[in-house]
Amino acid sequence: MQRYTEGQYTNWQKISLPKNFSLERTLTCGQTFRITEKGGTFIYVRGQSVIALRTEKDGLLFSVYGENISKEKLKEILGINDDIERINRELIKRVPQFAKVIDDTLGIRIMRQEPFETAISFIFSVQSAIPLIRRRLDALAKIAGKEIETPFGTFNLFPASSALKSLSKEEIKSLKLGFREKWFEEFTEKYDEKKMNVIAKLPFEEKEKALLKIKGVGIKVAHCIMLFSMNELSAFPVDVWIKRGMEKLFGIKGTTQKITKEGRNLFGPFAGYAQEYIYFYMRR
DNA sequence: TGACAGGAAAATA
DNA sequence: TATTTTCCTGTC
Repeated sequence: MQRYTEGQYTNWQKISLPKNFSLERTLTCGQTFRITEKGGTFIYVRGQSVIALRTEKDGLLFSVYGENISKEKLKEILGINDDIERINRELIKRVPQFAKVIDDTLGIRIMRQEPFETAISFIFSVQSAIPLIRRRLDALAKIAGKEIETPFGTFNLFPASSALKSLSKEEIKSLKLGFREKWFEEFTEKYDEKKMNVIAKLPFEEKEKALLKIKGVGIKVAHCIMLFSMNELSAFPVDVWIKRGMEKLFGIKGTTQKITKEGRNLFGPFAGYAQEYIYFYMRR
C-alpha cells in the first residue's frame, strides 16, 4: 500500500481561480461519482490518483496522491480551459430563454475523464441513482484497485483493465450489478485500450455507432461517454431529468432518440453544456 | 410492503 | 421500424 502522511506529502499547489467556475457544482453534477467532501475539501478519486481540491478566495488549491497530475492536466480535467463565456453566449444566442437556466447553474464545467473508467461508470449507471452507482464503483475499486493511504483517508484507485479481466465469478457477483452484470463481464473481457483510443478519435457519428455496439451502451450512455471522456461537447445524453427539463422548458417530448436529436439541433456545438445545465437546473 | 426510480436489450406488433 | 416488456437493486 502506498502511504502518504500529512506534512510530508501534502503539497498544495495553486491555480488562479477562473471566472464562472464552481468546484462543487462541477464535481457533484453527476458526470463523475467517486467524490467525497470534508469541510470544504473535495476528494476526487480518479484513475490512478487521489486528488484533494478546495477553493479559496483567489485560487483553486489541489494536492495529488498516487500518479501525479500536472497543473495543466488538472485544468483540462476540470474543464477550466473551456471558454465558458463564449459557450454561454453561443447557447443564449441560439436559445434566448435559456439565459435564466444558465444564471441558475453558473459554474458547471464539463470534465474530461478517461474512456475506460467512464464507460464502466455509465454501464453501472443504467437504471440507477447516483449514490448507488458510486457504491458499485467503490466496491469494484475495493476488489481490484490499489489501496492508497492519504491524509484524507484510505482510498482504492480505479482498477486497471488487466485486473478486471481476472476477477472471479464470486467477486463479480459481490458487486450486485443485477442485469448489468453480463454487460460488465463482456466489457471487461473484450476491452482493448487501443481500440477504445481509435474510437475516441472517430468523427461524431461513427464514434456513436461504435459505442452503441458495446453491450450495455445505449444512446444515453454512449453520449455520456462521448461528452465526459471523448471531448464531444455536442453530445447530449438524455435521461429522465433531461426529458422532464426539455418538456418543461421547451415543450419537447418523445423518445430518448428524438430528444437527443432535437437537443443537439437546438443547442448546437455546445449542447453538452446545455445538457449539464438542464440536469442541474431540474435536480436542484 | 408494495410502489417507485432508473436505461438497454429483446420480444412483439 | 416503432412500441412494449423484461431485467435487478435499492429506497421510502
